[in-house]
Amino acid sequence: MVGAGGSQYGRQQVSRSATIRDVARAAGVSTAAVSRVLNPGSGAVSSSTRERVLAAVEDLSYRPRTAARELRGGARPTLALVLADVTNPFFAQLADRVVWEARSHDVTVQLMTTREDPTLEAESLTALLQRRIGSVIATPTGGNVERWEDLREAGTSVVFVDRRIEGFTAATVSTADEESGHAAAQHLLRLGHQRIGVIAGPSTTSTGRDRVTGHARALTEHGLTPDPSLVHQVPFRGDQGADAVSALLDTEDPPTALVVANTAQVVSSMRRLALRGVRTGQDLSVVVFDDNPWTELHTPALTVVRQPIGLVARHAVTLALRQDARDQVRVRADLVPRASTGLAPAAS
Amino acid sequence: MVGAGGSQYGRQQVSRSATIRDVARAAGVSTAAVSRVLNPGSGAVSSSTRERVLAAVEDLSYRPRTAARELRGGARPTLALVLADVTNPFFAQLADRVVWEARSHDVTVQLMTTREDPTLEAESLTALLQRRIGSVIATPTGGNVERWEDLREAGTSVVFVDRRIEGFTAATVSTADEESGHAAAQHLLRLGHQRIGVIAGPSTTSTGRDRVTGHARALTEHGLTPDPSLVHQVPFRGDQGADAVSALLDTEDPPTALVVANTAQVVSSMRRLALRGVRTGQDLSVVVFDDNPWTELHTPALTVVRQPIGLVARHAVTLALRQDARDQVRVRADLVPRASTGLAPAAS
DNA sequence: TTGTACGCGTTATCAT
DNA sequence: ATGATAACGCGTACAA
Repeated sequence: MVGAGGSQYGRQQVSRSATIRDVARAAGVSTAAVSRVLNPGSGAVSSSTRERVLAAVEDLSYRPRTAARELRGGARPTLALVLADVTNPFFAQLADRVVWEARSHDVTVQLMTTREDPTLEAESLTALLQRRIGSVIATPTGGNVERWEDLREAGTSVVFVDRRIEGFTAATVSTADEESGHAAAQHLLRLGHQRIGVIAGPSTTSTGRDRVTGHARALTEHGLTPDPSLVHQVPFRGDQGADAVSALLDTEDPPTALVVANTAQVVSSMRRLALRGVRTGQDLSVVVFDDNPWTELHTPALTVVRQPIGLVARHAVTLALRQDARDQVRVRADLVPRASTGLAPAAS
Repeated sequence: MVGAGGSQYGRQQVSRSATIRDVARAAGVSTAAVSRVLNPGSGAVSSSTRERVLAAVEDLSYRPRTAARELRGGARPTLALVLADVTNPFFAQLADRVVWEARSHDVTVQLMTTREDPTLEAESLTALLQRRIGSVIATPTGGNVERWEDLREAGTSVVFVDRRIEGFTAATVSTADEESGHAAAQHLLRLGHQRIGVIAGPSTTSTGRDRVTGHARALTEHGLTPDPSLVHQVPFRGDQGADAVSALLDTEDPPTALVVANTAQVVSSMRRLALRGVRTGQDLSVVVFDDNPWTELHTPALTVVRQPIGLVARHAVTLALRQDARDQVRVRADLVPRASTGLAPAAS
C-alpha cells in the first residue's frame, strides 16, 4: 500500500533545474561545447567530449529551457483549435483529425471551446492574442470581427473550418454546403416527396444559409416553389430543433420529409420525433447532416450527409501552418442513403 | 541623418515586431517605465507617462514576448490532456469539461491523442518531456511506465483519469468501477436474470478489471457462481466487442442479459445485436457503460451507467494544477434504468 | 516618479 | 575542436 501524500521524495524536485552551465561545469567543458553536442549540425565535437557531455546531461537530467531557446532563436510554431463544441461528434472528429495532422508536423494543439458564445470566443481570442499564437483553426461564432482582425494583424494565421463569417475574410476550409443541401433535397424529391421540412443553422452562419439555398435550388429545379414556412433556422445550442419539429408536424399540411441540416440539433430533433410517435422512414423520411457511428445504429438507420472530416482537417492544418495564405478550400460531402428515407406516401 | 536608418523603404511590414525598447523610445521614456505600466503593481507611474506609453503600445501594436517573460520570471503553468480517443463521446465530454475547468484557472489545454497505442503515447510523452509541460491529465494506455516516471521526475505533475495503470502510482481521478460493475449486475439480477454476459475492457486496465470484479461480487452475493465463459475482455480499439456478442449469442445456453462495460465497444456491440435481429429489452436486456445523448435515442432507450464527467474533470484539473499531490479521488457513477432492461424471461 | 543596468538560459560568432 | 562572449526581450533592484 502506498500512502497518499508522499512528500518524502526529496527536495531535489524543488531545486532549480540544471542549466547548460551546470552541465558544462560537470563535464569540464564550455557551454558552447554542450550546445554543439545537443544541437547537431551546429559544429563539430570530438567524440570524447561528446561522451562526457552526454553523461553529464544524463546525470543532471538536463533539459534545455524552451523559453530561452525561443528567445534566442525564433518561436516554435503553435496551433490553437477553437471549436464551438467538442461534445458534438462532428467537431470531436474534427479535433481528432486536426490533432493527428498537426502531430505529423510536430506541432501540438491548444484546444479551446466557445460553446457558440461570442463572449467566450472573445475571451479565447484575447488569450491567444496575448500568447502570440502562431496559427488558429476555428469554427467562428459569427461575431468578434475586430478581434479576429487584431489576431491576424498580430501575425497569426487564421483558418476557419466548416463556417465562414461576414466581415472577415479568412482562409477557409468548408464543405460544399450549397451542394449538400441540394443533394439532400434532390434525394427526397426523387423519392416523390413534395413538402420537405428543413431545420438549419442560423442564417447568420454560412452553413445555415448555404444549405438552405441549395435546398431551395433543388426544389426550384424540380418545378416546386420553396415554402418558407417549412424552413426553420435555429441556433446551434438549445432545444429549438425539437420545437421546430413540433411546429412542422403541427401544421395543417405537414411535410412528408425532413432535413436536419443543423448538426447540433440532430439529437434534439430525433428525440422529439420519437416522442411524437412518428415512424421515421414511413410517416416521415429523414435526412440528417453529419455522420457518426450512432446514426447507423438508429432505428431506422439514418440517411446522412457525410462530410470528409479527415480531408477538412488536413487542409486546415496545412493552411494554418503555411502562414501566408488566404485561400478558400471546398470539399465535397456525400449523401449516404439509409433506411430513414423512403418513398413518399401516395398523394392524397 | 536623423532617425533610425532605412525605415523609409517599406520594410516595416516585414520588420521584426516591436520590443519594449521600441515602445520606450517612441514614448520618450525608459523601458522600466513601460514595464511598470504594463505590469501594474510593480511600481508607480505618473498618469502622463502612462498615457504616452499606452499610446505608443497601441501605435506599435506591441505585445510582450512570452519567451522573454518566462525566461525572466517563472514559466506559466501549462496543462496537457492526453486522451485515448476524442472520438469516443465519453472522452469528448471529458475534454470539454477539462477545457472548461482549466479556463477558469486561466490555463490553456494542449490536446494529444494516443488512439490506445502505447507507441503513440510514448511519442506524446517525449514531446511533453521536451516541452517541459507543467501538468498532464491522461487516460494512460497501460505501458510506458518508465516514460511516465521520467515525466514526473522532470517536475511534471501527472494525473490519470478513468484508469490506473500498473507500476506507476499517479494521482488518479477514477469512477468507482467496482461498484459500477456491481450496480449494473445487481440491476439485472433483481430483474431475474441469472446468466449475464459481460463485455469489458482489457484486464490490463483498471476499468477492465474492476468492473468485472464488481460484477462477480454481485453474482456471488446473489448466490450465483460467476461463469468465466460469460465474460469477454476485449481491447478498446477494433471490433472485438461485436465478436464477443456473437460468441455469447452462439453458446448453447446464451445469456438473457448483457453488460457492455467497455465504453469504446458499445456501438460495435449494439450494431451486432441489431444485425442478429436480437430484440433488445425483450430477448436480451442490455446495460451499457457511459451515457451520451444517443443512448436515449436508441430503440429501445438504453439503460446506462452514467459517470459524473464534470466532477471528474474538476477534480482532475485541480489535482493537476496543484503540483504536489499523489491523491486518489473516486467518484460515484449512477445507474440510469431505461427500456433496454426488462424482466428476465420465465426460466425454462 | 524615473532611468540604468543586470541577469534569466541559449545559441551563434568569433577567436584561439 | 574548443572556449569566451555577445545578443535575444523582459522585469526589477537600485540609484537618482
